[in-house]
Amino acid sequence: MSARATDERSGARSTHRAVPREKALTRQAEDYLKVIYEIEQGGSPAATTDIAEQLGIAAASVSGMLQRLARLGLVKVERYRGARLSASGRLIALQLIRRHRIIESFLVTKLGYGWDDVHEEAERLEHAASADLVDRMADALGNPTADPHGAPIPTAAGRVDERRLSSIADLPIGARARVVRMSDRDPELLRYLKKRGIVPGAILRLVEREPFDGPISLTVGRAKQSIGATAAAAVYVEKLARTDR
Amino acid sequence: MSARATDERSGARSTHRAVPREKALTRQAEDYLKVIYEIEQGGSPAATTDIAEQLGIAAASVSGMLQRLARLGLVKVERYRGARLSASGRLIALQLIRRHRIIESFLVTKLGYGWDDVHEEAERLEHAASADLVDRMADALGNPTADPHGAPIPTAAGRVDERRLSSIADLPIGARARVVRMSDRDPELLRYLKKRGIVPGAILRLVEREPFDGPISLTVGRAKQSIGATAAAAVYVEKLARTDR
DNA sequence: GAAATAAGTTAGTTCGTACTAACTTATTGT
DNA sequence: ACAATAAGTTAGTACGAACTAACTTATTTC
Repeated sequence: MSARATDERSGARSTHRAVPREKALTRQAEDYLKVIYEIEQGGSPAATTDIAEQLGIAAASVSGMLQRLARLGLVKVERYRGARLSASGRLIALQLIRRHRIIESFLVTKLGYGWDDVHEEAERLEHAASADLVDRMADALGNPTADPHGAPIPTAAGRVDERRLSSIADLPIGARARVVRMSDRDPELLRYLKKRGIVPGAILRLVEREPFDGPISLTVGRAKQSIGATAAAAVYVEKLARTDR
Repeated sequence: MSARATDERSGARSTHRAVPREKALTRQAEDYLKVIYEIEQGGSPAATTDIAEQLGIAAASVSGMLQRLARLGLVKVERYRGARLSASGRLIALQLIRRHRIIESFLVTKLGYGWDDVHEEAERLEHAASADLVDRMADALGNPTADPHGAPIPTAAGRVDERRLSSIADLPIGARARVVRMSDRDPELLRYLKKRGIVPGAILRLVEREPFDGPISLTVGRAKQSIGATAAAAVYVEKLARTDR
């Protein structure tokens, strides 16, 4: 394959590297692995269309890339049936997620970024930051176990809490719950929720739910709120017994 | 051109951006601009071979890319005669250099990186960091005007001290000089020089120079040193009058 | 000033990553 | 059970960015 030039993190032009590293992936390939991981967390293999939608590209492009990733041993593809990560693909995905979440934490804690506004920046930096840098950031933060949105940070070895949480949308009426984490995707939505007191750690009770994805009423502290189904689906909670704290 | 996928910093998949930004360049294109800028600092247009050598690629590849950059209005190419940056190309190059130097400073000051070991990391991050992030880093550092190697940091608007410095290699015998900056390229070389007390701010006197690129003898403080021509060429100094401090 | 050498360019190829259009396989609703 | 629809794949194309080989233009040297 020789030293052709799409190798990014390997630093082809920087001098004196004894060990050549095991061939860096492109940014795109990394992104595929990450979204496949995320989709797989839902329980089933990642469908072509779902991957395409997450990445904002055409389904046909995904078919092509999946073959390449399969050739590299990073995913297993069953034709017409979706992809799942191999062990090595999974490790890479988790390392990326680790990077992403540590970078987000660092930006918020050390550089004054808003909680709701770091996703995009981290999305780019995660592909450029070395493992060493990420470890240093983690150290500077005291090795946190969750990012500012409450998402767990995988270890360098790829261990992570994969417990499935239910979202507000799934909560039965009357239930009390603690907000554990929320999706970091949409800054607008995060700002909206924050303004309503819905942040990791908040305790809320579900009061009522209108049918047909209608508004959901809940109390946060002693304030009453009513939010839409889409917003509710982005908030993950842990159910509390009536007696809890 | 539609939303094809080589746009990096524009964040095609992240939502809610009102102003679409003026079309991000690829990493490679940015690197070309930076290298051209650096070569041009030597006084003449950047020759194809020089660019190729700096980037570690074949000269033929450079010919191709120069045409693309010319088409984008970032360089002016005279056939068989080299390239120079246009005003807009220059601005981009300077913004990259600004990023690079601020990132290096940040890594050293805030994350405990060695002075001699940040180049490679910065080289990758400079393409991923947003202007906002870089400004925040600069603020956190108190808006420094030089990076850890003594290189001046351009302003966001692209102003920078372009004064040409002489290197130790050009110094006349007997001259006293203060080290202003040194090339950040080679960590090994930097470590070597640091161990000998040759760092930005150090005062030295040139004692003797052997011909044919032979060793150069100098005093640093009261220690005597003898270094090779290559090492000497990486150290830039400011001549001092005998009376200066 | 012509021959030798160095520098630069063009042509043709490859690979990654996207695209659209056309086709095939699965799933679903009656 | 089978037609309609949805999901997925292949084929063909484009572009960026690299490569080698062959050729052209500049520069140097005798």
